[in-house]
Amino acid sequence: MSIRSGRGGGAGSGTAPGARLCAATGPRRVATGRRREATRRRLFEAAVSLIAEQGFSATTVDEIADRAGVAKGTVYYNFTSKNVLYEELLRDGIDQLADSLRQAERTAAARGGSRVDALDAMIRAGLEFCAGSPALTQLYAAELWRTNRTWRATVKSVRGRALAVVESVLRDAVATGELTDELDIQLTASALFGMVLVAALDWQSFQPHRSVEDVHASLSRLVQGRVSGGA
Amino acid sequence: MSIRSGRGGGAGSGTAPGARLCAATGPRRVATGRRREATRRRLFEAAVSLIAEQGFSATTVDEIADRAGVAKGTVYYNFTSKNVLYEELLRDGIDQLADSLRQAERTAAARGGSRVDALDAMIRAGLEFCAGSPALTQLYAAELWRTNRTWRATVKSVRGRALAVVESVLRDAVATGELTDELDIQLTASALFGMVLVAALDWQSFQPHRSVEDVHASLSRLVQGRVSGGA
DNA sequence: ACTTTTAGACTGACTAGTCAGATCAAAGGA
DNA sequence: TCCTTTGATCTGACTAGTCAGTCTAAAAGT
Repeated sequence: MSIRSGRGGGAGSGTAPGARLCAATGPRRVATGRRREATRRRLFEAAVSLIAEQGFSATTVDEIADRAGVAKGTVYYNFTSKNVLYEELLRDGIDQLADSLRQAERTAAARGGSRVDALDAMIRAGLEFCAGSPALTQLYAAELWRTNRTWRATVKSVRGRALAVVESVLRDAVATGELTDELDIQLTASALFGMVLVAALDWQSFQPHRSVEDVHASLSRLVQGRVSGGA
Repeated sequence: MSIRSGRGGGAGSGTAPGARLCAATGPRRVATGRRREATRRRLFEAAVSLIAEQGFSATTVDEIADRAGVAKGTVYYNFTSKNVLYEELLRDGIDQLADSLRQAERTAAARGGSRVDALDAMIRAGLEFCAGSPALTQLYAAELWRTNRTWRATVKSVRGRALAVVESVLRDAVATGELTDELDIQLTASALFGMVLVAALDWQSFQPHRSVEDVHASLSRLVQGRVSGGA
């Protein structure tokens, strides 16, 4: 009965545990968060898979906690809210993608290939990323163009980070004359991005028996004009 | 999680008027629903825009009724449940798209163009459709690859209907030798579909100042190998 | 006469977020 | 080696609120 009245007392010092997060990630206590880091990662994984399946609103915090094997309170200890958990998850995921795109580009460049080769390598890397993190991929497709959502800003910046990598390669290719300068960089980058995204999702969802090579070859053909290049 | 137990109880007999819907669309009473048809359309429109903005679960039936300018009871008089409303809405939308793709194909054929021209016309039609029904487009992107959802079957059949149109043109083009027979029809169709879908969404969301021609030209270039065809 | 819509009160189930207290792991002390 | 302490981390019952779907009697519409 009187339970809730308590408040002020114990709290005194460390009111909201979640708030302490900032301090914890700050200068003090760097080594401490080992256990915590593992918990956060488990929560990310659980949330990504559930949200990809059901959507954000349809996924309850209880379900996330359940799948991650922690108590509900732990979710709120590690993230200030369901929304924040989701935002951090989006950022985390796109960073991984951007990294693997950049790496593909660097590898291709190191092998002395053309920019178009680099582009092709990035398509491959994109496909592999989607195959490796199908839930995350679904989630992007579902959220990337939604209007009005709270985290629209997050999504926009996140999109920008991935597209920037593609755009820079396209720009180089145009500069060196490998690609026509009629090319609209932004539009082409997003079309390529979309092509890979959707091809990967369709591959996973509706034709999972195919190999990456298979899918990659089809997309390569499309991009390199060997479909109707003669026209 | 999925369907609310529903607890058949209360309903007892065939109380739910919405259930009569089936009869209405059946053989009997075809002319009757003029007024009703208008109400249903308004509900579709309201629901599509809200769901595109917020997602299905985050959208309440009260909001839908509000935006459509009808009473909540009317929603349940016309549709048995929120889920059913959504399913019918998906079907209705994709039918419109498939129609406009078929029409583009027919028009191109009538003008005596090649199959590749027909493909190009379909890309244009796809873009225009997306531009004309942005909410519906967003909604497809969000739902098309979601796993585990109740209406997965609906989505799958809906996707098939749109892709079939593209695939048939590709098949013809291969048969007549216009396109190489190395082409993987299914994969290419879905990649094209995705390319258009995503390009359209990106166009609307992030670069709305561009014209259809602009976007169409970029996609055409990509497909017809004028980007890196020389390689 | 018959169908369709209205308005909104109501219920029963479900959910985001909170908080006082339990548990853990690492460090020191004996 | 075996306590004891300390602060970070985790727990789960609980609060306050939301929402799908039902129900009513009466008013339009055709």
